[in-house]
Amino acid sequence: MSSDKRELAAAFTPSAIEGPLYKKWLDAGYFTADANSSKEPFTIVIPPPNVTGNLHIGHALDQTLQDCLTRMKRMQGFEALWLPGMDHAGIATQNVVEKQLAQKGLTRHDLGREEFVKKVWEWKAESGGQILGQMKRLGDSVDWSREAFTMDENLSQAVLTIFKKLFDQGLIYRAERIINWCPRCLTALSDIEVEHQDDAGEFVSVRYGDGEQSIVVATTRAETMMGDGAVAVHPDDPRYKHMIGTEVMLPLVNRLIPIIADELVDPDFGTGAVKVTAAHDPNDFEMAMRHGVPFVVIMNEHGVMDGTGTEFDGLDRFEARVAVVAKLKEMGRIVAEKRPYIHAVGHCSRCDTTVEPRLSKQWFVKVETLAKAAGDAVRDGRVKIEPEELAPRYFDWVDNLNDWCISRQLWWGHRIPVWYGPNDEVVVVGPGEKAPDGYTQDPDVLDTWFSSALWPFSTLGWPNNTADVKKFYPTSVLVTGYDILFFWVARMMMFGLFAMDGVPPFHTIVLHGLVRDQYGKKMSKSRGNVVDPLEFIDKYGADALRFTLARGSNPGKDQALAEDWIAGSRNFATKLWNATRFAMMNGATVQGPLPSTETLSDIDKWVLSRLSETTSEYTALLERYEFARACEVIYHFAWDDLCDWYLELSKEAFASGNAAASQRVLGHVLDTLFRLLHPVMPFITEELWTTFTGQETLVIAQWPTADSAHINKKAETLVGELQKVITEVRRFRNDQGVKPSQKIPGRFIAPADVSAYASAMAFLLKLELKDFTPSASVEIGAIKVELDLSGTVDVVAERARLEKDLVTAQKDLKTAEVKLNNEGFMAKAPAEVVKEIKERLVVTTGDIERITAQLAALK
RNA sequence: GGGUGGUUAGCUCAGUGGUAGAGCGCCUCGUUUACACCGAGGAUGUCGGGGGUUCGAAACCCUCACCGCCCA
Repeated sequence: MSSDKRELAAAFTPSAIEGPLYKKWLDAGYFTADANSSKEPFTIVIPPPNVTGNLHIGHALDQTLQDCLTRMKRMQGFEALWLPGMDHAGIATQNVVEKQLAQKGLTRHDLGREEFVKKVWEWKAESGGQILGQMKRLGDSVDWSREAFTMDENLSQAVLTIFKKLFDQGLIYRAERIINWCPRCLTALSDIEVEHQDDAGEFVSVRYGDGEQSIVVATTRAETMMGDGAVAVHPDDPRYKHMIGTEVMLPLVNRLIPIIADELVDPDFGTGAVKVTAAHDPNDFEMAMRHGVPFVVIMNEHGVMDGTGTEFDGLDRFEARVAVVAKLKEMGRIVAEKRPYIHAVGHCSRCDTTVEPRLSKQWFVKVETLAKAAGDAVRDGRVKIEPEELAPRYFDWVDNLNDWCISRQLWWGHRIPVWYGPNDEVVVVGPGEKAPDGYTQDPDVLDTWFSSALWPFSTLGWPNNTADVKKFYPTSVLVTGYDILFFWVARMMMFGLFAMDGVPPFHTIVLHGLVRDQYGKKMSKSRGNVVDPLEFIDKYGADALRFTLARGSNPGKDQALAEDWIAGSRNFATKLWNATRFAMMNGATVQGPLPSTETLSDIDKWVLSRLSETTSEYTALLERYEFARACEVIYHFAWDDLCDWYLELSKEAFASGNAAASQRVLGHVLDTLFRLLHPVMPFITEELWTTFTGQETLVIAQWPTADSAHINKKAETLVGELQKVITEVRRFRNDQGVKPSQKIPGRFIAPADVSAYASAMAFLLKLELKDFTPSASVEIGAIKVELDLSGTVDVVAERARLEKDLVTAQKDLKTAEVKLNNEGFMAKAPAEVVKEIKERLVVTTGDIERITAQLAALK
């Protein structure tokens, strides 16, 4: 313990303290969790940013919230582990490296698989993971000793282990299906990697067949008609019933195709007859399976027409559409056209290319039982979703899930551990196993989200039964944006429950919203409204950015962000800095015990009471993940209660040199405030606290608990009175045009408990307490403040003020009277409400009398 | 098409039955022994429209309009 305090610089410069403090924390190892500790664990695994990524404002929000929780729990005495790491981000990363190759005129095929993957690793070592350094700027208290990467050796073992386990239980299978195919990335995509957009297309009605034996089908994809295997109608459609079972001639390729009946056809859509292109549409695929319709492939992997034996071969699918329609028009087969026709079209979430449904042999996870378990864990309360309003969205998804296509035709990722024998034998090779001689491995890799789904335990060392797994699994809280609820959260639930014998990967899922621009618009490069968190950190400090983001984070809700808001948070930091300087100048201290309550002034009692209330309210809000409200509470305590009132009301006492108790109280308040604020604003609180107390660090200091003995409603009421008196007199001075610095004679005619603080009030109000002849007065309820304006009162201003007050009071009186004269109200309203209204009636009646008398006296 | 969230001060948003709030912005005054990144004072709302429930509705119910998101 040291009572020698260092000095605080006159101005707060975030950049001067942040780097050194973070280094100090790392050197001290405060963030390194101990698996052998006897403390109760608190675990968060970071949503791993893409290795290609930079810290964007969404990460800053996500990580601020996680750091808040981690730091609070650490101070509360938990063995806190916040585990950092990165995701290998299959397609995204491969695209980055391919782009670099393209600049040299090369493709990955020029290098070959092995060389290419080596190149990606090199890139990863050089420029991947910039975000890790950026996380340090933000102040993240992550345990760097446990940093993980989804392609790490151990995490890859986890992938092999779970793949084999799923396969052995029949939950992974290979099948030929219609999958989402990106003709640019040349890979399969899962359903959620497809984004639906409303595109302007065309809707054309084409006559198949001739004369009696003809039928008109409506389609948005005329170019695929060469792959048609049938025409389908609804079985009960009277228009077509007679044609079911017959055949029509398919134009362009002159092939006879059957007319089939299927419930899936909506008779009200288009002409009620649809073409069935089994190899190029998922719905058509389903119907084709039911009716034995042949699969006719007419496009290659690039989305180029191929194998139709027509003039259209070699045309891109979109060129082909135009050409086919033109040709049909020429043939007189276009019955109707609608253009533009706005409809939902799938796009690759990575490159925005229009997705092509493609018949292809891929690996799938059979999700039914896994998804059921994932849903049940939330349904039966083992896992909570915060805010719970978002739970239905989760159920909706896990309860209606299609099998998950997990193979990707990429080179960067976990290679599928399946080997094929010479006679198409299939062997899954688990960890430490070897494929038989002569077998070849499947060339594909797994969907990135396959390994991400293992993150909460693969990062802890699973499948080995490590001390970390034992200590830190299941994790406590998962904090992430609602936008990856499906991509990631649901899959971690499925795999976690499966791999960990039914133990879900986390207790609570905390979902936050997206950061938007100051007008609430989505940030995007094309809009040009993207902001860079690092610029803000440079300009305003990490604490200011963090506080702004936390303060804007209402559960599950998006937040708007403007530079002005961050400047406001910086101002708050500066305010704390200056208040601490002031406190130190005036002898605030943490030395010795807090004086007993009886010896304290009402002002001291009041601030301790407010501190106690704030402590419990703030802690409870943070524990409920109500970051915005928590920040609001602490902000107003610090700025309003502490700076605007307590420090001001104490100035006179400090100036008088007789304030030992207040010095200790103020020291306690600051000490507590810094502890409370530390999770949100770690840098400035650390700097202020260590300087002020002379102690080593806040990071592992104890979290404050509210002292209920400090709650003092009497002191709160009294200080409330003082505040009212001060505000009213200030207003009077202002209305009367008295300069703020001008001292005027004044005196308080008030009950003893208020009069006791006459000198404190006089100090603030620039009143001289001396004998004088009053020329004006201000009345606040039963309290009267007499003043000498040494001249005439500005009667016009004063009348205006009083008349305005009178109108307000009369309005309030009327409201109260109406209520009290209402029989229904008197009969049914709760007694306490009636009592309150009655009191209001008395008060407003008194106010009106007082104001009326003052107005009369002004004449 | 099916869900779902929203509509409150100029802007961004809190507020789940008892006299409408915050931050920023705006107006006036101010070099008062922390802070002009500040202080003091002030202005600003038929709480989207309509109907209902209730003694009492921004809040609960119905309905309409508009905006957004998710899924197909």
